Amino acid sequence: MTTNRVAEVAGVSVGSLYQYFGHKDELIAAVAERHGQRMLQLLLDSVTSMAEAPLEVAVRTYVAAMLRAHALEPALHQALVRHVMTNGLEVMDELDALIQASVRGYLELHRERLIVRDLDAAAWVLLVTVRALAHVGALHRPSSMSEAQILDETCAVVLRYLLGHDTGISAS
Amino acid sequence: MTTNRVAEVAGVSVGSLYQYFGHKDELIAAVAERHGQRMLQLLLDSVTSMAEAPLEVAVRTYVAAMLRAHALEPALHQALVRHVMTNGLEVMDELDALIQASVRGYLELHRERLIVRDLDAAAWVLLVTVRALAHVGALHRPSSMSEAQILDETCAVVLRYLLGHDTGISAS
Amino acid sequence: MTTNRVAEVAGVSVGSLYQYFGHKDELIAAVAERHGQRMLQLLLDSVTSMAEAPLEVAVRTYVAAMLRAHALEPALHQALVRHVMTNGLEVMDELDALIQASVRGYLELHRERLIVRDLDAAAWVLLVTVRALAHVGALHRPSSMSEAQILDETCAVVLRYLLGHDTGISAS
Amino acid sequence: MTTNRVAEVAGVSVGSLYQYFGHKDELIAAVAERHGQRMLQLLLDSVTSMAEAPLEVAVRTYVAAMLRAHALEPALHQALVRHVMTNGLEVMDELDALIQASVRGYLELHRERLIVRDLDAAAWVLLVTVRALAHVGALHRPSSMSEAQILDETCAVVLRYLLGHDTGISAS
DNA sequence: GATGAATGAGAATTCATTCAT
DNA sequence: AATGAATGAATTCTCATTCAT
Repeated sequence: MTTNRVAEVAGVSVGSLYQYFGHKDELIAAVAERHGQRMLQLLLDSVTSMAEAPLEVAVRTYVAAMLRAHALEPALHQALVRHVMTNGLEVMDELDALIQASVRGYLELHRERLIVRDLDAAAWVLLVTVRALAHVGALHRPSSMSEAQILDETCAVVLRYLLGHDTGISAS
Repeated sequence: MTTNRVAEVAGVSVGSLYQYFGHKDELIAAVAERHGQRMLQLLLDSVTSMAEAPLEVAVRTYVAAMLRAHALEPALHQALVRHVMTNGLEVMDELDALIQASVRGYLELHRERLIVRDLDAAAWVLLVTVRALAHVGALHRPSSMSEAQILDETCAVVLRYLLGHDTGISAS
Repeated sequence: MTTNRVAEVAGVSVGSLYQYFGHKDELIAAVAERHGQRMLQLLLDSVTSMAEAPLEVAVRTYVAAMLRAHALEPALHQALVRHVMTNGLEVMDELDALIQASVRGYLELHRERLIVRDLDAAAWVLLVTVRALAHVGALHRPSSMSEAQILDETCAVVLRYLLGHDTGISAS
Repeated sequence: MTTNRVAEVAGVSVGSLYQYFGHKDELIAAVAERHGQRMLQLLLDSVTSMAEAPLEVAVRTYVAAMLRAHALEPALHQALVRHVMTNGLEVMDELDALIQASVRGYLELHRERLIVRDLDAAAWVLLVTVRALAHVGALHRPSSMSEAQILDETCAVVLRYLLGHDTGISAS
C-alpha cells in the first residue's frame, strides 16, 4: 500500500493525492470514512425500516445487510480493518457506537419477547458476534459452507441468544 | 514494529535476531508460533479434560479458557493478529483447523442433546463467535461490562445456539 | 519560496506567472532587476547630485541613501540576497560594477583631499563596507543602537578611511 | 545540496547520516557548528594572544585571522552563509556575540588611544566591516587586487576608524 | 556467537511546470 | 489571457538486512 501505488490505482498522480491529504494517514482515514459510511448506510437502512417487523424477519434482514456490507469491496475492507488494528481510527469507534445504539433501540421495542435482560450487553454481544461472522464469512468462507448457510447460522445464533430457553447460566 | 525495535524490546541486538531468523517474516512466524502454541495448549487442555463433563460445564470451561488465552500478552496478541491479517500466516490456519476439529469432536460426543445438525458448520460458527467475543472482550472490553459478564454472555450465546428451541429458521 | 507561494502573495495564479516568465529563475531575476533598479536609483541620485558638494556632505548623503535603499522592502531584499548567494545573478554583478564606477568617479573629483591612492581599491572597499553596514544595520540592527547612530558610525568609517592620518601601514 | 549528495561527498550512506541527525536541518546545523568553531578558534587565538601588542600589530593579526578564517573551505563557508540567511541559525548569533564581546574587551584595554567613544558600537562596526571585507575578499576578490592589498586596506579602514582625526561628524 | 554501525533500495513528500477549462 | 488542479521528477526519510569487529 504505497502512496504511489494508491495513486496509480486511483488513476491520479501522487501529487494530486497530496493536494487533498496532508499525509498518508489522512488519506487512509478519508478512504476509511467513505467506506465506513457506505457500510453504515446499509445497516441503518435495514434496522430502521424493520422497526415494526417481527424479530425473526428483522434479524434476518439485519444480518443479511451486515453480510452485504462486508462483501462491499472486500479487498478494501480487509486493508482498512488491518489499518484500524494498527492505528485505532476513532472514526470507527464512533461508527460502532452508532450501530450499537441503533441495535439497542430496536431491542427495546421488543423487550417483552426477549430472554436477555441487559440490553446494552446484548447489543454489544450482537455487534461483535454478527460482525465477526459476517467478516470471516465474507472474506474467509470455508468452501464447505454456502453464503446462505452462513446467513442461516448467524440468524440462529442471534435469535436463540435473544429468545432461547433459560440455560441455567446467570446470563443477562 | 521495526526489527531494531523488536531487538531492543527483546534485549538483544538486531544481529542476533538474524542469527536465528533468516528474515523478518520468519521472526514473526516464530513469535506467532510460540504464542499460538501457548493459546492452543490452554484450549486443548480444557476441551479434552471436559470430554466427559456435561455440556454446560464444558462450554463454560472452554469459553473461560478462550478468554484467558486472549488475555495472555494482549499487546503481542494484538500485533500478531494485525500481522496475520496482512500476510495470512498459514501457521494460524493450521491452528484454526486443529481447534475446529477438536470442537467438532466434542460436539459429536453430545450430538443427541444438540439442536444443531451440521456439526462442521456449528464448529466453525463457535470458533468464529467465541474467538471474536474473547478477542474484543479481552482487548476492548466496554467499561460497562465486567469480565465475568462477558464470560456469562458468551456462554449464553453458545449454549442457546447449540441447545436452544427451534426458531423457525432453517438452521443447521 | 515556492512558485505557488509567490503567486499567492502576488495575488495571481501560478499560471499567470508562467505566462510572463519562462521559469522560476527568470521570475526571480525579474523581481531582483526591479528591486535592484529602485536601489540603484536612490544611490545614483545622491551620488550624482553630490558631485559638487564637499566630501563630508556627499558621504553622509550617499550612506543615508544606502541605508534607505536597504530598508526598502527588507524581507524581499533578504530573500533576494539569499538567492544571489546561491545562483550568482549576473544582474547584480553589473549593478555592483555600476555603483563602483560611480563611486570611483566621485573620488576622482576629490582626489587631492584623499589619503587613499588606489581609487579602484578604495571604491571596492567602500562598496563592500557601506553595503555591509547598511545591510546588517537595516535588517539586524542591535537594539542598543539607533538608526542615526548607524549612519554616524558608517560615515565615520568612510571619512576616516578616505581622509584619516597615515597609519604607518602601507595602505593604498 | 541533497542529502544523498551530502552522504556521497562525506563518503557514507544516507542511512548513516540519519543515524546521527534526525533530519536535514540538524545535519546542516552540525556542519555549521563545526565550521563555526574552527573559525572562532582562529579568531580568538589571535585576539587573546594580542592583548599586550600595540594596536597596529593586533589589528593586522586579527584581520589576517579573519581573512584566513574565511578562506577555510570557502565552498562550505559559502553554502553555510546561504543557509544561515534562509534559516537564521541561532548558533551563529551566539558566535557573533562571542566575537563582539572579545573585540570589545580588547578595545577597552586601549581605550585611551581611541577616538571612538562607544565601544559597543565600535565593536559592532568592526565585526560587520571586517567580516564583510574578509568574506567578499576571500570569495569574490576582484582580479585587480591581491590578497595582501585586501589585508592592507582592511587594516587601514579599521585603524583610521579607531584612531583617525576628528571628521567633524558626531561619531561615537 | 554477539554486536550495532553502515548500507541502500524503497517509500513518503515536495514543488516547478503544464494544460484543459 | 487567467486559472489552479494535475503531473511526476527530484528529494527527503525509513528500515530490513549485512558484516567488520
